[in-house]
Amino acid sequence: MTTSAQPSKSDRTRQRILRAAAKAFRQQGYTSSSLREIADSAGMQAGSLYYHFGSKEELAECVMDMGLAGARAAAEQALSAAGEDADPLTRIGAAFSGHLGYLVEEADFAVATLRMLHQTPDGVRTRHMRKQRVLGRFYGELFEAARVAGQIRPQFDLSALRMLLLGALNWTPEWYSDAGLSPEQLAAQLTDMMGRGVRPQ
Amino acid sequence: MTTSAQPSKSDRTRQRILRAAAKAFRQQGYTSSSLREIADSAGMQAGSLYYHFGSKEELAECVMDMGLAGARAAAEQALSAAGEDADPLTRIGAAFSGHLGYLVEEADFAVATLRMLHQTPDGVRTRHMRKQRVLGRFYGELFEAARVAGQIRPQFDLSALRMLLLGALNWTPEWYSDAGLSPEQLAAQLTDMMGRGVRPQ
DNA sequence: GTCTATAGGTTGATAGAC
DNA sequence: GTCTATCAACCTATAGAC
Repeated sequence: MTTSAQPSKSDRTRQRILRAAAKAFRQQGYTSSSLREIADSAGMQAGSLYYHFGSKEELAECVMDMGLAGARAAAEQALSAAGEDADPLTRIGAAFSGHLGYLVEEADFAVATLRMLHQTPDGVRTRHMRKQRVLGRFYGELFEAARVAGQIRPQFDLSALRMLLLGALNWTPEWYSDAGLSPEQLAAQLTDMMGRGVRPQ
Repeated sequence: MTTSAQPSKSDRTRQRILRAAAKAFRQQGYTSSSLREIADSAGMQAGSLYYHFGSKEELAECVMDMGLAGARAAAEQALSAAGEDADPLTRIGAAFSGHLGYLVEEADFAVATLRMLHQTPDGVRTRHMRKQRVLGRFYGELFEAARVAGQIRPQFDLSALRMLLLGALNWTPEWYSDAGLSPEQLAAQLTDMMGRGVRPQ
């Protein structure tokens, strides 16, 4: 029964390797991180990694899959917590808040995923960009719903607007530090600016 | 007379190397780009690079200096073109527009600079982050002026607001392609959202 | 200024013992 | 499952000819 609730020892070792890899990839990127270093951080020798992963490339792709899936899951969970009855802009704000929470709290996976994209081999990169489109469509539908509901003025290019805001989100790890606002507060600032603008009235 | 208007042959070769390096660094990052490849793209052998630059690290730092200086110059130039009499939010929009124009038109230098930061050796990185603060202060003063003029509601965290918007800007190279809006149109979308928000009225 | 040749080091990956 | 040992490839940087 591989569907047992108990994770095997191999499963747990695999997770330990993935965490070590995410940490290294986040700090130094894909190419600068050596398997020796990742193995050491996971408490083993470099050669032993190959029992769990076929190649460095495959290990990186697993980290990126987890980072992307985690961000998406966080956004979807926050969205459903907001409820179907909330108005579309509020729902976008909720998704942003969940998304940003993941970016900050699971920064190793989330940031490694964002930073590795342009260093990984072609196959990994193109596959990952294809997977990213699922998240893109998720947000695309939220923005479309807001536009249909009349909450977004028609002069906005919906796709550009979405990417500008996701850019603001994805860039936060570059400057965010615990000393300031919480992820929720930060997401609230972004959502408030998006909806009403910074001007008074 | 090294201050002559004529650039020497050495100067022009140097520029050719820098362009080749910026292109490679943008596409593959710092670590994945080899000096052989950069030299080849500049029409010379790897060893010959060392006549012009002391090390790979130094070459990267030059590219990053140019990318940062270019972005700053573009923002400052657009700001002064807007004039001192323009209202503060309009001035911010003008700076964004110039900044974004540089990101798109000199993408090799601008994007290489953004992407290399977390791959370069410690010395290069810390020095570059110090240089970045000049641009941070530049925008910080523009936002402060807008706040003082009452154009930004007091509930906004000025620093977070600035970084969110600069994040939206810095992320554009990840998705921008010529098929859509011009840099000016895109900056206008961002500025309009910042000022009035997306909601009608 | 640019070339060739190469030193010296690190890397991803494999093979086989345990 | 993990270790040790090692290979082949690649890298940055240097030295010396031209």
